[in-house]
Amino acid sequence: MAQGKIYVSALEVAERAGVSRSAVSRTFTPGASVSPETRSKVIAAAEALGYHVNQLARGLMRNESGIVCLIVSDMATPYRSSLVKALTQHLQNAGKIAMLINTDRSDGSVDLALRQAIRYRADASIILSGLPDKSIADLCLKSGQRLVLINRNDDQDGTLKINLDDREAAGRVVTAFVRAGCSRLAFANSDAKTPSLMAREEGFVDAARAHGLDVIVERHGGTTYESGKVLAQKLMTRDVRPDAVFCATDLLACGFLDAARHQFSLSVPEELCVAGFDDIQQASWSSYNLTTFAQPVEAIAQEAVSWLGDEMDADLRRSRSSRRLHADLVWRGSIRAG
Amino acid sequence: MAQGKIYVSALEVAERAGVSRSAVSRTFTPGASVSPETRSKVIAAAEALGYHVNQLARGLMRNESGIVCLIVSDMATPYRSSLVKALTQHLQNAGKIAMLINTDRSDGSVDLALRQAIRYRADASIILSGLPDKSIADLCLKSGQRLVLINRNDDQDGTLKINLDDREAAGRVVTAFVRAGCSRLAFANSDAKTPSLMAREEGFVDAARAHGLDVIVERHGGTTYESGKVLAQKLMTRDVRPDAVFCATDLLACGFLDAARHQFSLSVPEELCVAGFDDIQQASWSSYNLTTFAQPVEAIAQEAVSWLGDEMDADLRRSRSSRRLHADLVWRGSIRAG
DNA sequence: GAGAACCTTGCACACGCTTGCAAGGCGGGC
DNA sequence: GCCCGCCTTGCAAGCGTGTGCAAGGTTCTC
Repeated sequence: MAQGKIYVSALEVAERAGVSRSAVSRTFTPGASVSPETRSKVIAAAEALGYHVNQLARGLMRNESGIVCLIVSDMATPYRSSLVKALTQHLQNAGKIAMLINTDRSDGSVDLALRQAIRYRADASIILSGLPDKSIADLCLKSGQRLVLINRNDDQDGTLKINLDDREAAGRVVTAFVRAGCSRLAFANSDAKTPSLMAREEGFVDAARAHGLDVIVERHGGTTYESGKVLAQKLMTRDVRPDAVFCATDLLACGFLDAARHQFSLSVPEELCVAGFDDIQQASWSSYNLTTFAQPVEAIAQEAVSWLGDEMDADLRRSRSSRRLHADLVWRGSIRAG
Repeated sequence: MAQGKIYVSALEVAERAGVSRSAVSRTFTPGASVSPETRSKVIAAAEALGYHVNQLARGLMRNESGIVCLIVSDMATPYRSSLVKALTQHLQNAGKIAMLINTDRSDGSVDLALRQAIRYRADASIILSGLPDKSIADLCLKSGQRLVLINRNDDQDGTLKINLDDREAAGRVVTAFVRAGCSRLAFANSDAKTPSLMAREEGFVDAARAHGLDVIVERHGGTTYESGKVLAQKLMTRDVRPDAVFCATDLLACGFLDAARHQFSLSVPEELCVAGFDDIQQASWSSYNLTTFAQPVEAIAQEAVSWLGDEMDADLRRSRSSRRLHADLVWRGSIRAG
């Protein structure tokens, strides 16, 4: 009784329905050949007994578990959690299921996560943070597992890389700042030096230079609210205060705005223009009202999941292995109108 | 090549190591009897071939998949995502793995989710939102699956119910409001009528009554930032404005605060005291600086996961089937000091 | 009405693993 | 020297499913 009675198997259903076990199997296999009457007998019996196909066994046979691993750190962060949500939802719609692995801990934890994915014979892994060791990634691919990298630009063959047009987006912010009459530009970054963060930084600096403007770059900590505050301290205590700052992330921007307003009593956007990136929920809250770039979360999820569903041979897989999506600028109140 | 070579099996490892398949199996089974030399031969071979135990097959045999289903809606919400994160982490530490199921869609979706859990022979399901149909919950239990309900007070036997002391917490807010000299109390709630939300509301109303005070209760929409704003509209346009309002949730409180400050130009806590519940990240942001109750997220996760790990017979399971945790009051600046 | 084409169904094998069982090897106690 | 017990190891049965194959049944065509 401690080990409650086990699950009911297809055999029991077959016996009750007076058919063979294969008939049961076929009833629950889309596209298999079963007569309507057999099917209904089976379904009735299954219903009565509370039968549910054992996906473990099915996965074993089909060599396709239906599991997709989501490998992620900082998952309680607004942007990450919305991405995880979208991915989970899209996977469900596609008949797959999400397995969640947290990699906040040590550094080899992405590798550990991929090992776990292999053990569960996941059909694919989607990596939202960190980068896997080449050898383990190769093992995944060789085993027939698909790999999606979001916002990491590793050049691993056979994976789908989804990125945004970070550089171009950064350029558009410069334009907006210039139109607003700003000239003392700054970039507030975390020092995580993630590919996408660096792309924004470099894009910003380059575009500013094209306008003949220099940029003060400051980096600190992780991409958190607190880091945003610290960055504000650093930038706003300089001899010459910037009048426009692009924060690499909305979370940074929120911290930055709070510090700028409450500690330095600056009014935004009159004395200071600020832009962020991600368009997290909080960016639209009236205390922040932040002009920012929207992560196309739905499009990312859509793209990733549909790629997983695609039938494809090795060539096609390689040819479509990189997607670059567009980040829309969402105008709110933290930049003066041009 | 389209269907990349399959995974390497224990048999191949056995052949390479010159031992039997059982030896390989035992090497990767903690506590099994293998001599050190055999073990090291096996490990070497496994390493060389890139072998990883197939958890699907292992789960099939052991009747224990290692999978735990997290059934959740609104997972991009700050509180929910932090709970999901904590649970995922604790499960990993316990050697289990989290399967994530989103139930934002239709209403029977919790049942669908549990069906999915059954199909994957999950060892347990943790339900963070919604309530399962009795029959399907019974099926889970009968199949030997464990069920944890967080903040839902269904009275299903054999499940672990984790709740907070919502009523008592609400009472403590009343005390704080009274100490601050407030007398026109209001409660801002969503109209979701979730057990925990209603417990807070009733606890607040009752405690106020014990102090001889009436409470204006307003309910609207989901537990979102936007609902908080609407609730502020409703409460602040009354003939007699409340001077203290307890929001059922931090998200409501943030919306409420923003509307109160920016639309009604009220200063908090001078003219209006506000309290929330959950202690989400944003509550500590300086724009809000919200006095609130901390969801003991870690303790909840700890409690749930350790219960899952417990060996227990039916009696013990029933006797420990309900846990009530304490929510600490986190003092910040949205209530005047007494 | 006969033969072909098609649909349905059961059999049996395969998937990769765990584990009870028995046999073998080894050392220790008398 | 013998017997007992322990540790290790291989064998083989089984977990619950999918699916190729062949046999049987039905329908269609001419």
